[in-house]
Amino acid sequence: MIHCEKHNHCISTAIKHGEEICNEKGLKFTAIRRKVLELVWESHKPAKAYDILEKLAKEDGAPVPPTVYRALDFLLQNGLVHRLNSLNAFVGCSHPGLHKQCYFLICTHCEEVTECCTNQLGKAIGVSAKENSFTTESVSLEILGSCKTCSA
Amino acid sequence: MIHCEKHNHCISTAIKHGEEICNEKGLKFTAIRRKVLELVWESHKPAKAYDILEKLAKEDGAPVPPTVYRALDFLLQNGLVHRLNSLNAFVGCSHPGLHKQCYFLICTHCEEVTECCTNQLGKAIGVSAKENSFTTESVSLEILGSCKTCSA
DNA sequence: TAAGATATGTTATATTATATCATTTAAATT
DNA sequence: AATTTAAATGATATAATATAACATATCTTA
Ligand SMILES: [Zn+2]
Ligand SMILES: [Zn+2]
Ligand SMILES: [Zn+2]
Ligand SMILES: [Zn+2]
Repeated sequence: MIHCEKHNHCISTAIKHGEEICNEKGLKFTAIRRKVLELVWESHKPAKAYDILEKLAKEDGAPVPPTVYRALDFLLQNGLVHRLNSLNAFVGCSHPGLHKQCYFLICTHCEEVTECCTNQLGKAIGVSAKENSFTTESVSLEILGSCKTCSA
Repeated sequence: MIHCEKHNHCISTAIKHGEEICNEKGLKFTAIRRKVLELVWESHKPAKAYDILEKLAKEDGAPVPPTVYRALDFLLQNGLVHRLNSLNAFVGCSHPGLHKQCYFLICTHCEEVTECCTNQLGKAIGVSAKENSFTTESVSLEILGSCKTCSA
């Protein structure tokens, strides 16, 4: 379990990052994009696209899948959220712009996701790629298991 | 590009592994399971469930999705194939039974997949998990990029 | 204002995967 | 061998995830 005494703070920080990054890059942090980012950040658990869609529906008329997927793509593209391939789900990036390669500890009990970026691991991956004369473009590393709270 | 001079040999070895593993465990290497394993091994590229389904259809009447997914689940369960989460696809395991943790180099150009299992990387993951008091159950590591042939 | 680019709306459909229940086949038990 | 049980497969339906394609609106900037 992630200890965030004030999760509202997690959310507002994430939104601020969104604004900053869009400003820097001259992109538009539109209402939909903002709202989807908020919904992804509703918790530290993975958010499913169609769950986001439902929540969006409660506020904004009748959104459709492309609306959500477009927003998610935008957020992914700009490093504001990550996609968890093993779950077909999304989590907010905990430190947008500050890392190149990160990975995820996903608790299969409480479902919470911790984003990590040890340099060590990145280095090990680099070495391994080199050994295979492989040029790395992107890395997807997801570790499933029990978090501290849940395995205690 | 993977150099397998005789890919038939890859296939027959994979099938032999299937037979052996099922014998050892007292499981049935049924006709469907064998056929799906062969189809997964048709190349070193990721195989999609519905492509396998189509190929199966050309030989065996009118199979339906559950048929393929059941066979794939069985093969996954018994370490004969791996699922590539980032591609929703499957590859044959290149050394069934001989490793615990492996990862994949996936060439985005020729699509070929190389299965690796450096101990070093496994160790690095272990260290990182420990630092987070995380108990690892399974790891999904997929590296996208260019293979030797394709980046040359 | 007009032209171009970006974002969103809208409809339809593609792709991936599972639930459920019936039937068959194989194995174990009597 | 017949009976019971378990495992595998058949069959139908549907769930869950994601994208294509084209129309419209909004925002830029020339
Ligand atoms: Zn929080
Ligand atoms: Zn947990
Ligand atoms: Zn081969
Ligand atoms: Zn290649």
